[in-house]
Amino acid sequence: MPKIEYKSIKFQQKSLELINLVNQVVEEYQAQGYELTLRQAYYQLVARGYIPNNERSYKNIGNLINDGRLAGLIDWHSITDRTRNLRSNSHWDNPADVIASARYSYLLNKWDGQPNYVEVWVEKDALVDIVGQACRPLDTPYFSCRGYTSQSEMWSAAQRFISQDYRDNRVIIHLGDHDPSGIDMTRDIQERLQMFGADVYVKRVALTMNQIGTYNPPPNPAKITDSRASKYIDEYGNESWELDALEPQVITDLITNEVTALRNDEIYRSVCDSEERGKDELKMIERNYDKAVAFLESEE
DNA sequence: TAAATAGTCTCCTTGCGTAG
DNA sequence: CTACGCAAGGAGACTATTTA
Repeated sequence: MPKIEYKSIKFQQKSLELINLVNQVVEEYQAQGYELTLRQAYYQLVARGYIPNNERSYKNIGNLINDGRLAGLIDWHSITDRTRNLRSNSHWDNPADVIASARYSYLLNKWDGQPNYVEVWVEKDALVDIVGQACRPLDTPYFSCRGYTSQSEMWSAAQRFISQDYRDNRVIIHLGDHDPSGIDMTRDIQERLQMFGADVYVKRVALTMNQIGTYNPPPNPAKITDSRASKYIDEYGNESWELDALEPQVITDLITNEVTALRNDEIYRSVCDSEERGKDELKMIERNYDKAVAFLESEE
């Protein structure tokens, strides 16, 4: 885990304390197998009440984390930039290797034959890793909206749901902040999908007033400059809450419960069984690759 | 004078209010 | 009626100015 000093920086006590808090959050999340983004680290500090929730505060913590890394106080692996990535081709050492990775990625669609089709959508990309770790074992597609979903993705999603029309129900499990815009996004998703002709039920499972009552996350003042604020305040009062304040395990359990409730377990298990058989066959080829090639050569 | 903070840039959106 | 500015939501990096 590299902490490398490229620059000597004499931080003030207050900044050192903040850096320690960042490292603390990073360690907690790494222990659970999650990678943090800058945005997520920021929201954790907000959710724990250490820093205010505004744009200036976010930028300040970004600068501090940057300096902290350059000064060798924060691990370079601890925070990832998910928006900028190198693209390249995949490579293998030999043909047997590609069969090994084929076996690994060989998955049957666990929603084949199911009465329902389900996707999980989350408002902020910062939480997509947590949502992903919940969704992958359930073989359930997941999507991060990044605020209001783009028109192009909304249209694509509508086409996807329309292609699932033969099923009984199509459902989006939606998770977002409890603030004027966050609440409005659930409505927006439902309305635009409807406009594009998709028959989908958008179920907002977080953050709800119920969960706020149960887990008691720290409140933020609702932004009154938000054009949706007055409607929100009429309904919920002048406080808002970040989805990030929920523990990853709480989010994971929530998603797991919501998705499995929409799944027929008998059908699910039978698909899992045939997947296992397929993997066994690939394993056989992988282990006896040379023999298989020799055999096929002798057949020619 | 170095650290902290302010401000600007890239890029995708919705929605409200006002100007034309 | 449409166009536009600016408020909000999302993820980042970079430079300039102020402050201790």
